[in-house]
Amino acid sequence: MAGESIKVAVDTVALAVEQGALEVLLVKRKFEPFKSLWALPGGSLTESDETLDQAATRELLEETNVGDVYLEQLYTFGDKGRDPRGRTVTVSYLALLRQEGLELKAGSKARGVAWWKVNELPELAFDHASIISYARQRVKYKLEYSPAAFMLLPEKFTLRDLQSVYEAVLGKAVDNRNFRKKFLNTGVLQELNETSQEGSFRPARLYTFSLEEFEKLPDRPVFMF
Amino acid sequence: MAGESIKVAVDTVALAVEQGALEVLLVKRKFEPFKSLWALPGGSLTESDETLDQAATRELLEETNVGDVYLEQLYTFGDKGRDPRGRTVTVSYLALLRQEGLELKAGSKARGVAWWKVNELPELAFDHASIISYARQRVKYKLEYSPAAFMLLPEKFTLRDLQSVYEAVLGKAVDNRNFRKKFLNTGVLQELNETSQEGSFRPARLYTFSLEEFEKLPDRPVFMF
DNA sequence: CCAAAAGTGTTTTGAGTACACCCATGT
DNA sequence: ACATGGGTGTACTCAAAACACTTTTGG
Repeated sequence: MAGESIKVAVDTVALAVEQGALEVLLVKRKFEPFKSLWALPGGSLTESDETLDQAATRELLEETNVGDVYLEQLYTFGDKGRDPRGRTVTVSYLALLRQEGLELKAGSKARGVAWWKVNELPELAFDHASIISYARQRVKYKLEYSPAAFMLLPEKFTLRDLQSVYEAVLGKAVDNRNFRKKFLNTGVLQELNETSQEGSFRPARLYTFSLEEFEKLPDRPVFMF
Repeated sequence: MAGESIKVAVDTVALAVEQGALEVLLVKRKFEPFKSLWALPGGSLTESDETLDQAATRELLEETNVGDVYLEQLYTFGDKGRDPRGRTVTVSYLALLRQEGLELKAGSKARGVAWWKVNELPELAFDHASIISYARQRVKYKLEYSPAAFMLLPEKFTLRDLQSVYEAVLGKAVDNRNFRKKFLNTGVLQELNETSQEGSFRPARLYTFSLEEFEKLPDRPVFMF
């Protein structure tokens, strides 16, 4: 029954925090429509056996050379007119990752790949600006109700790094004493016997996130500030 | 690029509370596949100009004669194999409503429509059982963080009615003194000068939900019990 | 000894939780 | 008068929030 000419696509909003700012991974389009505008990495669902999640993972890898990331489905956008070529329903995904160690490489459909600060975005293709705002909203919730912040951090991090992630995503400063107290009390941070030397001042202790401790908690903590 | 034979559908999990139990609206399939099994109301996205939300609304009305409801998108399921006829991506929706005043009527694709208690479901078509569990999870969150409970209640309701909604959805009893205290303190309940006489015992005062008061609140209250 | 960021405690306030009896009504 | 659900108050505990100075390091 109908539906034969509706296309299904996936698009991923990949976020990372760099120098205290939240950034999103974009690709510059090589072809029409919206040629030369920046867009989210993504593409059509091929008719193979892959799941939607796998399609999103594959497209992200093909277009940006970024792999091995945490992905979760966000929302499905399907209004008529969002793609001038014809009706397209896109399933959007959220990826949280760290820029450290990535080698960005534009895929065949792109003229470039880059991280953009979410507060200084260029003009975007399709309705991708709305998809990004939706993703920002979702990350805020995730930070407050889940240990999502750790996906945005390297294995070892300082409490300041962690706090910076919260500040970048929530868009506001938080009290460092209360922040530390709350996080240390949850018991999900494992103190290491290492420090990070960043400059000519006191080195900061390094921590790791302990998933086991997190899962042992009787109630999920609320990391709200 | 590819995708021509992927179908897009919408399916709605319509929930209501009746006599202290959470119920879901199902239709009995008239045709293969899964003929004679119960399924969620829904169907293919036609290629008209309608949005996904409109398609979900339309399908719900066509198949069950239920209209004018609160709908929100839930999740998109697209694994291969979920529909034996071929690759189908379904965008699922959540509807919250009251059974009061509805006239269920099966559409042309259905052999029947009925409310089923979510704890006593029959065998379901497709992956609809998973979609319903996903919806139940979402309603729990919504009840705790939004005034969703009022969508499941009539205009005027008693505090007991409200508490029953919470108990049905959360699946556990809550202390009535604390429940009342917390809700009355939020200020979102407007006391009416009417009571509801239910039997040979003290009548209960009726209340309405005040959206204006809710929106005036500086912080969203958390209705967690 | 200076600059820079790391690290640390106490007090106050408000909300969550536990808990048991009296009230109003119809029969 | 009784059966039935409606309606109420207090005390305790704990977490959130406000708030400013000392410590460690390299230069």
